[in-house]
Amino acid sequence: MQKVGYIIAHKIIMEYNFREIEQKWQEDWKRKEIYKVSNDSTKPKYYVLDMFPYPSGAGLHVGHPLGYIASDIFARYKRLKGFNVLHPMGYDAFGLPAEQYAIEHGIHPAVSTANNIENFRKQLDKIGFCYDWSREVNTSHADYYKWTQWIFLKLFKSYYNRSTQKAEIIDSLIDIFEKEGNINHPIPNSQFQIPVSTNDQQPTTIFNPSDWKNFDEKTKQAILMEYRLAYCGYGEVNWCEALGTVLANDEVINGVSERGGHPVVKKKLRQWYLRITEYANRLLDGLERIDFSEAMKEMQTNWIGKSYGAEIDFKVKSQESGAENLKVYTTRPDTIFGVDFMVIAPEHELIEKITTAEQKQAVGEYISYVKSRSDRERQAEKKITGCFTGAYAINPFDGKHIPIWISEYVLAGYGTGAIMAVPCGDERDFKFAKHFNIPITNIIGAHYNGEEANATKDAILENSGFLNGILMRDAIGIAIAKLEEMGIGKRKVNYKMRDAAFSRQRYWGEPFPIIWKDGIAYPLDEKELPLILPEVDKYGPGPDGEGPLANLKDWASPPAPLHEGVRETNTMPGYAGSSWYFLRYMDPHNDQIFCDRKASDYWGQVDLYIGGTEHAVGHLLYSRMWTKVLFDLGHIGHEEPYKKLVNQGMIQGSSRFVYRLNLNYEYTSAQKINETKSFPQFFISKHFYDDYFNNNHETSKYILNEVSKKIGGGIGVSYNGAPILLHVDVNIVDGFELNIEEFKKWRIGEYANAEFILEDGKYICGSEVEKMSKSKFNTVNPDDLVVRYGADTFRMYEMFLGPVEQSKPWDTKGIEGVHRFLKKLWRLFYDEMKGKLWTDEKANDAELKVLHKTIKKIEEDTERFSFNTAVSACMIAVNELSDLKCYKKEILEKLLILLTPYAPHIAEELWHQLGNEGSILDAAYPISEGKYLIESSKNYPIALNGKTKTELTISLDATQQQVEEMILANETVKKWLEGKQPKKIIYVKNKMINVVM
RNA sequence: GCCCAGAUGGCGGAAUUGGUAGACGCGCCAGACUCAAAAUCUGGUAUUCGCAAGGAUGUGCAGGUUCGAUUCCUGUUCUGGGCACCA
Repeated sequence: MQKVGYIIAHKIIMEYNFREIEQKWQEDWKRKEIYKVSNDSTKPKYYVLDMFPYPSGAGLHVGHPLGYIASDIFARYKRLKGFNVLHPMGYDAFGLPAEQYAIEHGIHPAVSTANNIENFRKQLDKIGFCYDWSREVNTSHADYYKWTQWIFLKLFKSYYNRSTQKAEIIDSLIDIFEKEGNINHPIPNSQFQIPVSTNDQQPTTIFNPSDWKNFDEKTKQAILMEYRLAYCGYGEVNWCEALGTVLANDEVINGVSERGGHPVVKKKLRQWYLRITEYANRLLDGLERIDFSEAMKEMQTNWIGKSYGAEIDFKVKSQESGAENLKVYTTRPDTIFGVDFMVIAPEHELIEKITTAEQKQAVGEYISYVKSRSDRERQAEKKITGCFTGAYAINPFDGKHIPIWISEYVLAGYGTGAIMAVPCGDERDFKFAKHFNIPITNIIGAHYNGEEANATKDAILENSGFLNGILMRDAIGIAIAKLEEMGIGKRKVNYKMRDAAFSRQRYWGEPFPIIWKDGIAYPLDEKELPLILPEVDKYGPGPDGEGPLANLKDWASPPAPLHEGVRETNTMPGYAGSSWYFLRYMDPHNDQIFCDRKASDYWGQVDLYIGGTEHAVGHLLYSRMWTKVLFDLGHIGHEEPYKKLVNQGMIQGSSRFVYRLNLNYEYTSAQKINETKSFPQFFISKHFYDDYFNNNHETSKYILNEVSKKIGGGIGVSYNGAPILLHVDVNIVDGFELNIEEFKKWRIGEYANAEFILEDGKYICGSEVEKMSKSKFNTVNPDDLVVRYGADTFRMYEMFLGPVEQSKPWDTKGIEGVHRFLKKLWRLFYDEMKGKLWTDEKANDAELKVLHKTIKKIEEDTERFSFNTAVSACMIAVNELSDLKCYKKEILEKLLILLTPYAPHIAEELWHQLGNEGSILDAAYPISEGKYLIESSKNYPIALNGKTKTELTISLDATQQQVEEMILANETVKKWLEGKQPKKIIYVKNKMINVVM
């Protein structure tokens, strides 16, 4: 300290003063608008995108910036490589938490969201990101959601033309209906039947041009609704009667509401949907042309869940009803002779019709049980539940009577909501049959052992009528052909994916630009957009499960001259705004169109998209769909939004615990009992806690003894129960050692009088890796770290933690190492005492080798997103140059450019110290020259039977024979051979040598 | 339950295509500088046997393929993410 005290003016140069440096350059870059990017450039373009955040009230913790830092590094790297880089940021600002906050505190979500955003922005700025903030988007701003609504109208006014395999405007479908009816364009939902006006008409799904002309407007609109890409239908929601509102899945825990613990049941409500199922095939095909991880593609593929099979109609025989059909979907029509029972979803409409009188009560009870259960629970439960309807289906081939059961494991939304159960070939069916004592038919002979089902396709069928003796694989096609011939079944491709629910009974989202009149949905004129989200007095639910907007009578039913009818009072879900935001960044201020075609043609696809896997099947599928629709309708020129996706891992928290004693006090003298309140809380160090649980009696006694000593005599102390484990703020724990002074101040002095029983004079905390969250006191705020170590250190440390795609626990301890590295780098330029070190001397071969090796390594690592190893390569380079005492500008200057994407501030500062004009952000990336890296020999590992025993330096151009001679002459090898001849000698050039004995 | 991923020293991790397991950093130990501390620097540090030379073991667990496996295959355990209204 004293040393630099005298030369305070030189301080900034003499030592690494990251605070001044970072502030200086952040201001300079801001003043020069250095991150502003133009849509007009001769350079090649590169688009780097982060998944934009939901601005939560909790602010950023160290987990959030991980992906942002990675993308920032890559954006800066591409800039150095000569690209025009688009790297924007914004906010996904609609969402449930802000609304919940409004309900609880009466603060408008726009206000709390704006506050949160301001806080986020401050935090982000400190880390030194190169975002072009002039392109910021906010999904809750009217100038943004105007276009979300506009795209919604495009979806509403379009249908998917299956013959051209693309979205087209619905007017063209009306033309088709007028010319040829819907014979070539069947209604996507095969369950839908056209409503008929008179009783003598049979419900139908096909109509001709004259039918179409004769339909009334309501029928026409109902039919068109069945084709629209955004359509209205009915769907089940989590309904909580006590709260009078619909709950999100994560607000429901074990069938009751998270807040208040009220019962939650399924209820059908009118909902908007996106017909994403029409895009299932293209979403699947598109995966082959984009650079996502195999795991991500697999997840999306499984989610889409394309399967090939058949729909089969079974006649139902029951006492109560006449001829009913049970339509099942199966991927294994070859097993039709092995069907021992049917299972239909508890929501299935046939239940009412086919349930026999004696089963009515049981079925009713079962259905009400299922209503209280979520889809997740229904599939996750290991317990087998079900109920017999009393009805039987008839096997069309052998007339066998098949009992029809109801069970929660069959979901109404998938296939036809009914399955044919083949217990010898399906594990779940097998368990169900065993549980309910349903006899099992074996159709696969020895392949079925009676102990478990066998889902093979390689068995020869037995007990299978006309399919006997046929390989199952081949029987699938034969069975379908037969079903089609008999007119009781057809080949069918099915998708597990369902249409996406697109409405919420909530306030804080985009209003739908829809007016309802006489049960028909009319779109607002595009000129009327944006439809502004109105102010409300209270944020609670509207009547009948509607959203808060339904409470606004004036808004919901605008006066007649303006509109007849009532507004849609649902709002759009969180993913509406995020489904197209990557396009808005390209042209963020355009008030004529969502994004000018010139801008989207210039920027095209996002070249690199970084975000978490938690969005694997939600956002990433929806935004792919929206992009395809916009492409089909000619609004943009590409149909996949993201060329490459990198998934960042989660940073977990490392929680710390303290152990509070749970004690009883007994008074040996006549003291008043209420004095107990004045006893301090006692905390025992981890060692004692572990001992307590290992029933170490001496420790237990020791603890009580220590407590007695501290509270004085006259009071007996005993255990009231086991010590209690409490989360403690990780920020007041150094490694595992609790900072006792800080702890006493923590939580407004709640533990000010705490007493501690220490081990070796320290209080050691327990620990566990958990999700990072405020309630666990394990969040670490990036701001604190930036203040202590600087943004450059923080950025590099986040990367140094491990591969960006991997989840890992946060540990602040290691940040010192990265900080030391930057200080060591600084000392290649300046010495505290001697001042300037760098020179213009010519570099020697050893120094050039270090440089060019490092260029190669960092470039390769950055290209493959291996940022952790790139940081370590920087460290190695600085270590080696320090060892070489290399202070040469020629070397250091290039090293700074390599470092720029990772630690831009220090790089810029030293770049200018070296006398460079202009910003290092636009320097030319150095090129690694192979001539400095050429080696003539290698130190080979010599293994015997694969186990390395020694090393030997051999020329790189040595032949097999030369190597063998050298090996056999080697003392170590001779010793291990014990005079015997080796079986062979494996020599892999530039790798290793293995002697096989 | 279903789908996906992961598991390597005391800790985070490295080993890019099957070829020297543990780079780099933290922590720890020892030493230098210092009245002392911090900072900085130097050396050591997977486990185990051995004074040493040297040997054995070792990448969640159990097998397999291979001259050779952290890497490929089969099974299994545990942890994390997702499962359609959190974003």
